[in-house]
Amino acid sequence: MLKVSKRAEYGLIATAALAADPEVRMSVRALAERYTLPQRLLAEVMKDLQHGGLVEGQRGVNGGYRLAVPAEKLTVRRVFRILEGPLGVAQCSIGKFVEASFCEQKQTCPIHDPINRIHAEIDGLLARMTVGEMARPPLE
Amino acid sequence: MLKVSKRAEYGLIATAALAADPEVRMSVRALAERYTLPQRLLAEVMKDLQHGGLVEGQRGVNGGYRLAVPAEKLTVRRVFRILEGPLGVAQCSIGKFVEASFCEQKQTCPIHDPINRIHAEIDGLLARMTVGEMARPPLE
DNA sequence: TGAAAAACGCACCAAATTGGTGCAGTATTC
DNA sequence: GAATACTGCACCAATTTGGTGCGTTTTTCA
Repeated sequence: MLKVSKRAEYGLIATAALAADPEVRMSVRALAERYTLPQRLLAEVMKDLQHGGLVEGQRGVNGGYRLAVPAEKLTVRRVFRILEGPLGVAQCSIGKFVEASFCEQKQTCPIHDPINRIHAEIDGLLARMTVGEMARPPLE
Repeated sequence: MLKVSKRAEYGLIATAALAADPEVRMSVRALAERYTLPQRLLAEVMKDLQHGGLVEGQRGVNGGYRLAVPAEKLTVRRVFRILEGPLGVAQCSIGKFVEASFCEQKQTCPIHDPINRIHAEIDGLLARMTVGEMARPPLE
């Protein structure tokens, strides 16, 4: 229920790891080994994050990735948006995520607005969470 | 991203419709026609909701379903829990939804707690929304 | 200068999930 | 007893998803 894809999960893990030290680059191999993630898939994820401008990669020996934006300003929402399709909570709420809403049943659909509310709330929640916070162990 | 299944969506539509008048029973056929939903699938959904104790069905001519609980006390979360599998936001956060958490990487997983936080927040959000509110047009 | 390390690109597959049906049975009303 | 409507369960086809194959390019270092 309301599950997040592996891609997004791996993306969070990787960015959170990179957030620990913004200077040092980490290779996909190192990340995959450390957290026992499938290396090739993680590579795909990092590539996507690079395209999205969240990380920058350097090739060659001693290459790897590091964050391209400050961890405190990198929201979970941004990571998710890059790594998952533009899928909404329900058909009639896609408008909140892509440009145009195209629910064909605005007249009759009794949950058009409420589901948008749910969606907006979740969206806002993710927009408030940053990778920076996630990297830090929770204060107890 | 974070999408809800059709089953859950249909379940929300149906319960919201039933919430309009708790006395009157509505047949699956009537509901499906009114909102142009696939009748057989909606029937499956209603059956599940019945098993979950959210609605009560009556067979025969003039039969149909009505809410078994007050709409104001029926949370969106309950509907979702019945109509979707026990899937968590990520593997390591399933514990928030089912009985036991079984993330195998508690030591190394850098997002164990944060993703649980996300999950808990979404969970709380859904637990605060009731079908009763959803049935009412939003006050503007 | 060349071997190794690492990021890139893109197509592809197999398994799981999901939306949706088929078909039969039972209860209720008129 | 015919029509209506819920109930039960298996099943299918299409999509999505997690994951690979295979090769190219870039950079470092010995």
